Amino acid sequence: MDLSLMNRAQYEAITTTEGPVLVMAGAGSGKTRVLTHRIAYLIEEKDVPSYNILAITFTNKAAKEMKERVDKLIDDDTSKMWISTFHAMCVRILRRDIDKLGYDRSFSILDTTDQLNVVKDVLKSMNIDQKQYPPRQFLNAISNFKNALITEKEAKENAYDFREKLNADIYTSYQEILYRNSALDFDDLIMLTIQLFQKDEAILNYYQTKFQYIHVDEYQDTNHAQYQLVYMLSQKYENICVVGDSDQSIYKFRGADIMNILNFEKDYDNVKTILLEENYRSHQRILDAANNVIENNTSRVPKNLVTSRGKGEKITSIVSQNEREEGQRVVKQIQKLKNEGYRFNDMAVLYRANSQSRAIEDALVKSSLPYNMVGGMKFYQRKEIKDLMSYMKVVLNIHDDIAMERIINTPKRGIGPKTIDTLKQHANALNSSIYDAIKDADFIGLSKKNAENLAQLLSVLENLKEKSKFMSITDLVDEILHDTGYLNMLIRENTLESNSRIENLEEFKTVTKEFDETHTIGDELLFDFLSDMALVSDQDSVDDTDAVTLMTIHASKGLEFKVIFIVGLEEGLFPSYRSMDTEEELEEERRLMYVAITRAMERLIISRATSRTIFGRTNNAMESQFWSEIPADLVEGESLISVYDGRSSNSKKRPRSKSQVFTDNSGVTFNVGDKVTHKTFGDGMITAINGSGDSEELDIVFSKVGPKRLLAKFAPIEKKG
DNA sequence: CGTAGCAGGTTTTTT
DNA sequence: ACCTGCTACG
Repeated sequence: MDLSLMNRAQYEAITTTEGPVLVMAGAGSGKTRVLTHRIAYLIEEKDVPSYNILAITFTNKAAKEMKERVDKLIDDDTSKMWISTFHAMCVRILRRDIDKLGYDRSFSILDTTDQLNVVKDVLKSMNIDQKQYPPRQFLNAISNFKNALITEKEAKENAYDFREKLNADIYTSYQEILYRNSALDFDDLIMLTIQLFQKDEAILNYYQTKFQYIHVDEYQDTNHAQYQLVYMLSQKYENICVVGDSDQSIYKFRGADIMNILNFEKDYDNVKTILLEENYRSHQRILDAANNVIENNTSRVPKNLVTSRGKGEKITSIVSQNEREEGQRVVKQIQKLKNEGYRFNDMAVLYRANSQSRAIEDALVKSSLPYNMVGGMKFYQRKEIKDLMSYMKVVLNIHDDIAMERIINTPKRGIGPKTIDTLKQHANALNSSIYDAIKDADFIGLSKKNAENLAQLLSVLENLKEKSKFMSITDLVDEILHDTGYLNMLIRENTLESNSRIENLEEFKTVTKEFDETHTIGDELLFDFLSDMALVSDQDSVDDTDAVTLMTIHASKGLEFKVIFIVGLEEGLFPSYRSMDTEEELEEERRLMYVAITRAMERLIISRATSRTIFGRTNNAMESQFWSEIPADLVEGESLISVYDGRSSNSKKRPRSKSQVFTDNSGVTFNVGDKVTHKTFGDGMITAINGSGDSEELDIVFSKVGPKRLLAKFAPIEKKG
């Protein structure tokens, strides 16, 4: 195995295979390369069976990539090696033994929407006003409990005030419902695995013995439960290698504990710590920007990235009047870079919140540029996909009431809320499921018509269950859509919307086909498919068409692009106003900025608008503090060619008024004393305001040309800082 | 029971 | 501006 191209630190990290190793890997320092070579080194040079190796990543995408890269490095069979996400690993462990905790081995996995519905049900049964107590908050509380490995009982014991008691009560009821349905949420996957290990030492011992060499990627993003899980697994051999970068910790909001990486040296004995500081990704100017920004964080271990790649181009800055113009100017810049020889594939537009994507998308569509959006309105969250998957869930586990409730009246079977309520109450009383309640239909006073409809549904479902054992997922999808009348419902509707739903269901079959190609028909098939689906995110869908990538900064972690656009660099948006209360939260935002900058290899474009519409309200937007943390001598402002040059293909559709050709300040509030910049007059200050609305006039004294009176709405001026 | 039309909240990030 | 959930009517 050839390690001659590694630097000294990388070589150390790869060959120090015994004992705990902490690799502090700066952005772009080749950490994936180190991990893959280390695994290959274990197998090829140390003759470790691949069966004894575990590598945990944070996303499916990272797991897949790691698997592929290891496969390329060695000839051995790697199929026995576990390279997976925390959640996928836990599903695999629980699938074997979760019955020891009283759950069905065909458990289902809830997504956030399902979870929210359960909480809402609980609130309803407790007569709690959902306006006063938003269900989301309870969901967060439950997630926090689970991430901290606090059981319902412990939560109750430690509840002192009313709210804590309420949280604990709702947690308890929520967990009862999940248990009864053999349903697990994401956090349960981790917590129950730990409970399983605690309950049954033989099982823990089995995995401790199996996983002699453990690797954890992105260790700075682990929460307490994940930390505990890794700790338990590593106790027998203590060959554990964690890789991470505390400067890239951006998941505190969902329980990630940066102390896990900072305390690693205390938590394990004889830790060998290796620092990877040489950056192989970015040009020096980009790194300078990143270093200067992150230096403003006080609670961090000082670290400076250096690169041997060239100085590179200056960072380009774009300042626009509003988000629409921002979109157009980003597109202009994309076209320019395309002409310079970059491919669309080389470029990504990053933003803080998904809602920002729309303006960028609009501009891309208008210019007919190809783009790929990750996240946002997710494919798997679309109604028709969720309905279909709910049918599949019920076929797998007929007692899954959460899925059952979703499909019991879709397509319409005349089963309204009242009937469902009756069924649920009956199920509750008997501590059983809706399915069992339907079987008792004659007892519980359902109308004859209802009972008939329900019996009909059950026979369809039971029939599908039998069929499911002998067919591929794709065939099962066809059967479900046909037998349940779902497809017919959409065909009969025959609206634009229903047709697009049919298309989406067709699209879904490309996913099932891909799955079918790699799996054999049998009892496990449906379970495997559904748990796969629950754990994949849309980011995992790889698209190799040449297109610009649009995504949130969070989604971009671990990726790199030659050209990176960071848009919406405005105070309140990025950093988010919700994160500006405490220094701690602000520092996490700054790490997010650091992650964004360090995705760029060659070119970085930063962009902001001076006014932005959120919730249909237009507000002034000040320059982000992160923008000003980038040294000015690294930055070059884009030359201000008007982008409203009328050549845009859609301009016919809605002829622009004069105000839009130049400037539209409507929505911007000016005050006496505001400092402004005029396109031609330069800097000045507002000394008086006359009139209001569209006829509002501003008296401005310019330092170069003296006093002027301008119409507020159309004046090409911008407020400063 | 089903639907249309309105009111109110919503936007941080995700396995 | 958009989505969800509620209400009033058919």
